[in-house]
Amino acid sequence: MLDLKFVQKNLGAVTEGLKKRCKTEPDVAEFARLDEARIALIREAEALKAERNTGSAEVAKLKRAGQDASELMARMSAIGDRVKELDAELGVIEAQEQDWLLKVPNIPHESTPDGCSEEDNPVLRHWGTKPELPFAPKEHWELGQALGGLDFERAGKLTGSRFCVSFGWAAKLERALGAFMLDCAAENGYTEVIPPYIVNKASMTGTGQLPKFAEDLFKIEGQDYYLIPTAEVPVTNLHAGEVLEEDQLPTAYCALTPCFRSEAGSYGKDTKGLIRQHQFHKVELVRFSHPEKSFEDLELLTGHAEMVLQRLGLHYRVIALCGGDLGFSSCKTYDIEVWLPGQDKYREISSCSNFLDFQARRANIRFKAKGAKKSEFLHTLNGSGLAVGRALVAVLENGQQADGSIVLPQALRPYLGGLEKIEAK
RNA sequence: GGAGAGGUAGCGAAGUGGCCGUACCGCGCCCGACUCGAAAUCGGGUUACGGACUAAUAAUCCGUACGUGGGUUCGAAUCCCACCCUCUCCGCCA
Repeated sequence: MLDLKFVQKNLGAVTEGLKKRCKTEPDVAEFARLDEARIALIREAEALKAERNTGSAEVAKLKRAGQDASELMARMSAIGDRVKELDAELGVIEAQEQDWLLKVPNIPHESTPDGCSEEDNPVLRHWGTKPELPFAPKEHWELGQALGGLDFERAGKLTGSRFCVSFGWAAKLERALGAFMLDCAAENGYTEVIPPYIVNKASMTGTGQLPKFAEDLFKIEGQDYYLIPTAEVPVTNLHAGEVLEEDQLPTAYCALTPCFRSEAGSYGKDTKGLIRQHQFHKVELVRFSHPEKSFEDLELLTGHAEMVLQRLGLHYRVIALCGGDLGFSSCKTYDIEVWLPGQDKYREISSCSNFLDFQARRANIRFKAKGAKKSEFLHTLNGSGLAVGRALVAVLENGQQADGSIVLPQALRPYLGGLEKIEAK
């Protein structure tokens, strides 16, 4: 959420800044109208409340002195009625203004490139080289099904489309990937947490999924509970409403959780395989940073995500998201895309973002600088480190051999009892 | 699910219609005194948000907040209603 005071004083700059997103711009005139109305109501109501407070004190005095206060009480009662009306009006206006603020995205950072679609995302760097396979590479679902590890049909029977059952080596490989990624994160100073996979509306609002993107979430029927679409939600909200000490920054957490996404609006996209599922595992890295250090921290965080792919020996590239492709809460995002020979494409496997104080303001996460009188909002960042399901896809497609077997990355073998290769039985 | 107890400042905890959010008391923290320095001791200070006035996120004045949301009242931490959370016991359960 943008700072109300900032929006108040910089309507033009807000409009200008949001143009970079190439989306419908928010109606700042509407905001100005609501804000003026709100302040006018506050002034009127507060003047009356002050009058009522002194009047009520007067009543107490009169009563103690044994004098009649009925006339004053009647007058105060009338003021009370008017205050009630004004407060009700104020409540409506405030809710509208709050709703306006909650639905306006973060302003892209100046270093976020211009552009309106993913075509415009500049490639910043590559790591490794595309593997040259001396045969026609297969897609991961062919490999996975042929080796008896991935079963999409049975998942369809159990639940529906966009789910998968992993058997044997596939289940083990997924577990190995998760454990490996958590160990990498620990090495980089992240504290591992296991948060709830179900959160309430306040948490979803804190990180920005609500109120605008309810249709992307699975909601528990009849309750104020939602399945998390990413560990970002529970982990960022760990410190909601708290004031951290300056020397606690940066605080860094990692979490391996299932993620649940309705994928509304992506009909027909990636309908086969593990790329786009309603449920998948992901290791998420979350950082609570000092405002002066958050851009530095974004580079650090992105490096931590890259390290995982480097150790797995998987070729990837890093791109910067342009304004039009940027997520709602982010001001700057790097995507890491891993090379998939079967698909003959780079596919997103991590997304690393700096949210500045956008989430911190929503979730009320602050820190107090040494010697400072007031606390201030800190900056939150997060990035996948990495998406486990997609990493499994990458391991399969990059490790495939002409005979359909899969050679495993060295780094993963200790997690699989030394196993070097997945072969058909 | 049933019964009971409780939610007040960073922590513990008092207050049960106006003198209590200008919140008893204790701890912690900050400043000062004492000391070569420290501990102990003594003195002072220490909630947040909003409005007005401002160059000011300074001072001052005003308003709001005692789990959350309503209600009663001239006036609510205090009385009433609903909900949430924590703890204890019972039931059920991995």
